[in-house]
Amino acid sequence: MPRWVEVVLNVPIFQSFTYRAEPEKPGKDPIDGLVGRRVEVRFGSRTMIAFAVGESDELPAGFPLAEDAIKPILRVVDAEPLFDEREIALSRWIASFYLCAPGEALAAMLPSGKREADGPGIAFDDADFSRQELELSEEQRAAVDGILDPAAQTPAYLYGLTGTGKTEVFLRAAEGVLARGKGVIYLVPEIALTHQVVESVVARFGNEAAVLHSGLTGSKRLAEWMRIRRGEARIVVGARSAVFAPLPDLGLIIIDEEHDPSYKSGTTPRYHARQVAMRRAADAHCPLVMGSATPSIEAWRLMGTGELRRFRLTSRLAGGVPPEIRVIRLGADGSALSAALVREIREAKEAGRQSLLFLNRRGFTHFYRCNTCGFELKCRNCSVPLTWHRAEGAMKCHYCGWQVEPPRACPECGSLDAGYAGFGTEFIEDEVRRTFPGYTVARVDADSVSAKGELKRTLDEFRAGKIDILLGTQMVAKGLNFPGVRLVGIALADTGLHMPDFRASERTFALITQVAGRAGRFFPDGRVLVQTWSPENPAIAFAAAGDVEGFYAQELEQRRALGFPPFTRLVRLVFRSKEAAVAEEGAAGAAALIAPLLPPEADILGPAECPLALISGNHRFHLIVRGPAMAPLNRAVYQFLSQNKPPRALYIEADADPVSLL
DNA sequence: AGCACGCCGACT
DNA sequence: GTCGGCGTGCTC
Repeated sequence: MPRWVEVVLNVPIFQSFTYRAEPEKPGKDPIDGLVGRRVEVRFGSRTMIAFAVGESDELPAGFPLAEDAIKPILRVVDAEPLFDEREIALSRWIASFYLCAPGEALAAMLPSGKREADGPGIAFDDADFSRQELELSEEQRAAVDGILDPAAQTPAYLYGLTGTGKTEVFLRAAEGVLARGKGVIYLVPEIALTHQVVESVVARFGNEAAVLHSGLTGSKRLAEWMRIRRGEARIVVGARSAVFAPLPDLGLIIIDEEHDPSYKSGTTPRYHARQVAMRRAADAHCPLVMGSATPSIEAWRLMGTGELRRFRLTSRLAGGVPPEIRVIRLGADGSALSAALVREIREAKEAGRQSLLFLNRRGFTHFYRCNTCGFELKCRNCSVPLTWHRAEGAMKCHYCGWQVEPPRACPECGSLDAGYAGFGTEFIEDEVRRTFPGYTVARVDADSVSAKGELKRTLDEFRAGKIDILLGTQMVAKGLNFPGVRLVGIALADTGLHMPDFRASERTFALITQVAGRAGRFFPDGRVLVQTWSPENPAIAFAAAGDVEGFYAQELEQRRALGFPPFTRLVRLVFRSKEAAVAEEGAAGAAALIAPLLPPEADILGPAECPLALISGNHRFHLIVRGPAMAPLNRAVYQFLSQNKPPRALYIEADADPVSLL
């Protein structure tokens, strides 16, 4: 009698498939115990690796195929299972919550799968970072006890500015859990800061620690995975996907820098590590602790309602006070450097110290604009503003790479008062060099990161004091521990504010607060200077005043008024097509089909053109499905997605709890 | 997602 | 005449 094996594949098909497990040798029993292992199968016209998720002697009632139409398993790939039943159940939950196919969810849990696009990694060595076990403060001790409190029903949140000792609390809690023989997952954001924490964990726990790098090769990662699975490594440090680490007896999950957007996956399945962590912790009945100086607004709200237990850390261990943040209103003269900033950089240099200047993200900053009629030069394929790239002498699209020479005069009104306005890394670099002849100036951003050795050399030189002014994007912000720095400047705090994204304010506030907090930690006499066109903007004003609670109070009020998270949950559906009408009609049709599946409290925003209405020649429209609770929303959308195949030439992408609405 | 099958334009 | 464009339909 054959044995039927239920299998899922890493393809966007919302169903499983059934294969035949034949005996290894004729006459012997069919292979058993395949669940959780990978198998090779013939799927359509190609040979693929699939995940076995179930097996039985009987086909399910109503199975659509005759037995002899069922193809055989060609080969069993793994000697032992990669997943247990609990992990397979987690993958099913991810598929239903994040609206993807079951095989896509399972593939995302396995580190050897196609690796996710990673930001540039920077290795910050960290001479100043303490590896000693420190005496805990009263607050820290209370936090450790609270995190591990066996009676607690809800996750803990460690809220405190940089330098108040969160890492030590996390490590102590981890020690407690390891001592009881259980395992720990320690999540860190994708970049920079990772290094410090990784080093302290490895220093403290040695062989018991496993690090899930983005740099590891597929087979190396799989080897680490099996080491964790066998219980040889009981504390796992890593970015987002480490939340799936297969610890046999999970005792604690730690999420450092909880607010960091890199915890949300940008590719299918678009899971949020925080959400998955909450699910795993609840399944395993184990504690979960998150921490940040600038909690996500979702987390802040849950602390308010008591669904997260807040532990505050207030005393700065290294002494010192948070630095004063000076806000400078940029004038209309178009200069990127205010007089105040120039003065501060001079004074730092005269005191034998260094300056660090931040530019926010690339793009949206140095675009082509006509100062007479307001015309903006945008990509002909994508609707994003083109970005000035000095190296190529061209205006370039950040999405599709299309480029064009900047017109001398405004193409719209002919005015000569037009050109790349705003400022980006290269523009600032020019102005800084002109303003400070004789100073050593270096730049670190995504463009210069391609040469990894050069990046490390630049940072080493900066640390050694050989560079007076370092220009960088926020990827340097987290490793902000250069001893010689006195001035930290944010060149243009508004950059992110005018993006069509309801989280823009929250992000800007977090950036300024994080930069200032770190500056204060490492340089007690440091200066923080924020340049902006709109100092009265709440995100900037509250950050400058150091008024964290004030900011959250007003931001929550905004969100409540607009019906946005955390007061509602969202599912975003993006419809893309070469034809704008196909995308728009697809969205409208979907809205009509989804609406009746929703409870009365829920609604659908749109169809509307996405803020990035055109990407690589595809027109994009979206729907925002909104309601007070997530379950009815993704149930309705899942039903829609699995029962309606999109018409030809139309592609649909779903995103539950979207972090960006561009 | 792939990949094959299928039905219409410009090439040796 | 056929090589090949990518629309559409299926995968146990």
